[in-house]
Amino acid sequence: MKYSKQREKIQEYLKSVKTHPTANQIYSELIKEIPNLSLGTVYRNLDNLYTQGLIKKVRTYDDTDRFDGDLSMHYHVVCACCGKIEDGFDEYFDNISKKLEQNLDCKILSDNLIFNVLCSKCKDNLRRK
Amino acid sequence: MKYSKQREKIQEYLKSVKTHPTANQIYSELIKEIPNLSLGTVYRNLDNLYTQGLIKKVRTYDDTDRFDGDLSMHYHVVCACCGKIEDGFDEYFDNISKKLEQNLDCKILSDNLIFNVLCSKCKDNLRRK
DNA sequence: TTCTAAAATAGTAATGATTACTATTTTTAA
DNA sequence: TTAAAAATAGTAATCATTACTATTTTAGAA
Repeated sequence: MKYSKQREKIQEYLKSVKTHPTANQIYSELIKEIPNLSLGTVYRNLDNLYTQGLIKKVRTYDDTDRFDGDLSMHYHVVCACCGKIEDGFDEYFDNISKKLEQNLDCKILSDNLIFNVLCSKCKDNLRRK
Repeated sequence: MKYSKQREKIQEYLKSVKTHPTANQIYSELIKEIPNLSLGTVYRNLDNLYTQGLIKKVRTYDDTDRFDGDLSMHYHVVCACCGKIEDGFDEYFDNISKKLEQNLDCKILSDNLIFNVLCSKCKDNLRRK
C-alpha cells in the first residue's frame, strides 16, 4: 500500500476524536484541510484502514456506519432517543472473545458490540410527560 | 396494532428457522404462501416486530440487516470468508448487560454483538494455499 | 535527478437496501 | 352492518456506499 496524505489525515483525525464520526462527517471535516478531497476517497481509505485493523467500524442501529480510531477492546452504548454514543469497557468482554477463539478455533478479525438503550436522562424525561 | 396475516407469518417464520434471514429472503419464502405479498410489507412488519421487542435485528458486517426470532441472550459469529453465521452463548454476555443497566441507570432496548471471524475451516484452507 | 509502472485520487455515475407514498383492502369495535 | 383506523400492494424516491475512468501521485530503478 502506497502512502497517501488523505489516508494519513483520516487516520490522524480518527485518533484525535471520540465522536465516532460517519464517513460523511470525516469528509466534511477534512475538506477544510484538503479542499479537493473526494467522498469516495474517504470511503476507500476507511475500508483500507478497517481491513488492515487500523481503525474500527461501529455499526449502530441507524443506517450509517461509524468509525473509531480507538483500538482498545470496548463496546458502544447508543441512546435510541437522544443519539448519544458512549464507550463501554468491561473485562468480561475480553473474556468472551478469548473463550470464543479457543472454543471455535477461529481468528477474530473484528468485533462490534452495541447496546441500544434509553439513557438515564431520556428515561427521566419520558417519565415527566 | 391491528392483526395482520402477513405479520403473523413473518413472526412464525422467524421462530421456525435458525438461518438469520434478510428481509428479501423472508419475502422470497413467504410469497410462496402469500402470492401478492409486498416487500415493503415485510420491511414494515419487521420494523414493527423489532420495535415491540418480538424479534431481534442482527447487523453483521455486510450491508444487509438480518433478523432472528430467537429472543434469548446470545451473540453471533460470522465468518468473513465463507459467510457462515453461528449463535454464541456466554453467561458473561448477560453479566455485561446487567452491569451496564445498573451502572448507567439506563434501559437496554436491544443488543447486537457480532464477531467477524475466520472460522476453523477457512483458516485451514488458507494455510494450504 | 529523471523516468516509469503501480497505486491513489477526484469527480461522477451506478447500485441496492430501505423508506415513503397512495389508492385499495382488511380489521375491529360500536 | 357499518365506518373509521390501520394495513397492504405496488411503485417511486432516498441515500449510503461502491464502481468506474481519466488524471495525478508515489516509489523505486536507471
